[in-house]
Amino acid sequence: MALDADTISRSFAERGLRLTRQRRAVVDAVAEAGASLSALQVFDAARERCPELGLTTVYRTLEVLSEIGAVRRVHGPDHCEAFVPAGAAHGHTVVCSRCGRAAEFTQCDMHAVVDAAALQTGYEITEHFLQLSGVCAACHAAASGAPGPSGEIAG
Amino acid sequence: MALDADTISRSFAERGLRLTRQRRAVVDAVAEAGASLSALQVFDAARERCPELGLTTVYRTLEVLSEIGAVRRVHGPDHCEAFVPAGAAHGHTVVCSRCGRAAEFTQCDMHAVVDAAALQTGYEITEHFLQLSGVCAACHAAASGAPGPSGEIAG
DNA sequence: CACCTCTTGAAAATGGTTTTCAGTTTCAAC
DNA sequence: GTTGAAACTGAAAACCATTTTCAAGAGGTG
Repeated sequence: MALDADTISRSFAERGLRLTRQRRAVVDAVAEAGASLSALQVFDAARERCPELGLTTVYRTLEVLSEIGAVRRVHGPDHCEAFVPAGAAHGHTVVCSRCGRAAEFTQCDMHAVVDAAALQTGYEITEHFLQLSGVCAACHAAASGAPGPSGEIAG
Repeated sequence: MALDADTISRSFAERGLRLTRQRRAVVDAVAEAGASLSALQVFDAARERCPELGLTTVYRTLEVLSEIGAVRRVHGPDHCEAFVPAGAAHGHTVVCSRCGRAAEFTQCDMHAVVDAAALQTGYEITEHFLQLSGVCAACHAAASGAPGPSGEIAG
């Protein structure tokens, strides 16, 4: 589900929803940011396009966008609930720990890992939630040689 | 980091902290539950051992336990912030979607996945956060044939 | 125009988490 | 056993992101 106006508009219409100016501002803000944004950050960004926008609407719109798969909620060990634009129907998100920019990663072959987990724990694995973080190419280039982010390979 | 009294006691001492009756109640509650518990559930369980325990202390203790790696925070696409006992230094958690019981899964070989992600996105992957959920053996046996949980393979 | 539904933002409510604070416990030094 | 410093405590208040409520507004359709 891409974040272009046509696709979104159609998805909204299918649900009997309108793509209003306010909602459009939210969609555009998320799409343009690329990075993961908290609801409040979305609010700020969207307000530049639509100053009279209310926070309530942001939450409501993000909820809808999340349902139709246009944005994805991301979590990490420390923080919760940020939003990123979602490109593919199934995929995971890699968030840059420096700039927050998110990339999609669709070649997700977790079978080996899931199988190993099932074998070791005896659970029937039905869901996996994978969240990667790292340093994007731009930040890597900009800061090559500089001390890295706080993170290390966890797991 | 296991949740036995000795290990915990030592870890606390290293930080100039005492393993008080209240903290002990929290540790025991988490250890005995096995399942993932919210802060409030920990509070309830720990209160059975130490009725005068306050919620404040639960939060403070969980924070410390999390820092020393004795408990792990678990998240999922929908819910946030539950706690499970952490067994191995590095590992992931599989949470049963029926009973909430958590199992540790230490054979985590994410290299293939991480490499693929790095290749596709251009990011240098430094952290991964993997959360599995499924149905534990006991629930599977108890409910075999019954309709499954809401989840499907996500991703 | 009239109607009906979707939409909106402000304000209030909610609810989990954190902070504050004053009193208590612990422990080492004396 | 006294003393003093530091850790610890729970209750209450503060916090703050999110959700709900509500009355008003906008947009199509007949």
